[in-house]
Amino acid sequence: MSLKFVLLTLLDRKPATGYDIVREFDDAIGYFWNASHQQVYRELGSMTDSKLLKFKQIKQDDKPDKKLYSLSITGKKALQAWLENPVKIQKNKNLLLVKLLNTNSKNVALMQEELERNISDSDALRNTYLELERNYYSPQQRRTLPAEQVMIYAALRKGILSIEAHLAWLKEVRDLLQQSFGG
Amino acid sequence: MSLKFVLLTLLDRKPATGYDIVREFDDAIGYFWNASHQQVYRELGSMTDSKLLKFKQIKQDDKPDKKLYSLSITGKKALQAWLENPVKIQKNKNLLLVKLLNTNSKNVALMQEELERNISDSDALRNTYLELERNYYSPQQRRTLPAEQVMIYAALRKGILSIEAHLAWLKEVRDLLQQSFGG
DNA sequence: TATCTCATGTAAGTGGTTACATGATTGC
DNA sequence: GCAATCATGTAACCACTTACATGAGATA
Repeated sequence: MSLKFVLLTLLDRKPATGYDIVREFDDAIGYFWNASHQQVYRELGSMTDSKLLKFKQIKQDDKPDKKLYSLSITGKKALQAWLENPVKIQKNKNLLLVKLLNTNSKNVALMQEELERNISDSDALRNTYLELERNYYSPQQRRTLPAEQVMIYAALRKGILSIEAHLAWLKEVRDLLQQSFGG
Repeated sequence: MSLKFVLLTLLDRKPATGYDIVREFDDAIGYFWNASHQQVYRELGSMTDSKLLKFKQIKQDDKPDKKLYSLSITGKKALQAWLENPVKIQKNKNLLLVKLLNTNSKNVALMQEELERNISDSDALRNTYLELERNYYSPQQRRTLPAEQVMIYAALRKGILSIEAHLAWLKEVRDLLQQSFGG
């Protein structure tokens, strides 16, 4: 149900092929949404069946044919209707926390390892995001950012703030473990 | 796949009925996991079929019969094996951001409304969490917290840090909108 | 000769939501 | 009399993942 609106949003901004969209998931917007190519192609198919999308078959000499999708009138209306509806707050399920709930005096070491791994992974991701920000959204670049790009920057900021909060939490948990079970 | 390990974790801590678990999702651990009663009962059934769980049928005079579930030996092994495997970093999909990507000069007002609604909802949730922390995890209470309760507190901290990061982001977005589209 | 990019799909299985369904007891 | 609590489930549908599958051209 959600992917449908993601695709409507992306295709409303710019017509694209399934392949293009998958690539966007892999890089540009991957830090707040992603979907496998299988899911994307299937969804594009079913949205076309239900008249939300149309496509042009484009022949290419050097590369395989492709289908360039865009919104139909029905699709535009569906998107507009969705925009006018409030979104619900989402709960994020946290498997790491489930794992940590199993902590006891016998397996603390295991949990501490897991925590350290998560801390360094998260830190690496944080650095990746911060580098993107430095490279593409310096204060100067931001001043001349076209309006339709602003929310792409907002997406990156969401990634940064989330990962930093996560990292801070991981470190708190490390301290809690230390205090309760010793190190 | 995830719910399975949540149930193993909860039932390893303490045998319970489907009903008990649903109630836990509604209150105690609802800020980091939840599942509908339908899902819980179905999963308990299929985990019993695959020998991860066993149950005792308990007759009650005043109330309906109930099934008290607990881990089988196989279940304990499955949980242990899972604990020894690293968890993957999870991406959180963000529908609000998808919506905001649709911002243009014609619908800024709509988006600003949505943002304000999210800000006040998030702020309310934040206050709920902070009150829980004040009531159940004051510094004194925390000093005498039994080890098996520590991660329950960690769960609450995760809720607090996440909602605060989200709130900070919402306010950043409000400013970005203001700067790019005027208010 | 092997891997990468472009480009599209099917099939099977698992995970999750929404709607429908029952029935006794307790409290207002 | 009505709603809430206790207690369990089925059925249909939608969302998502993993594995399987093809095939041409470009690059190393």
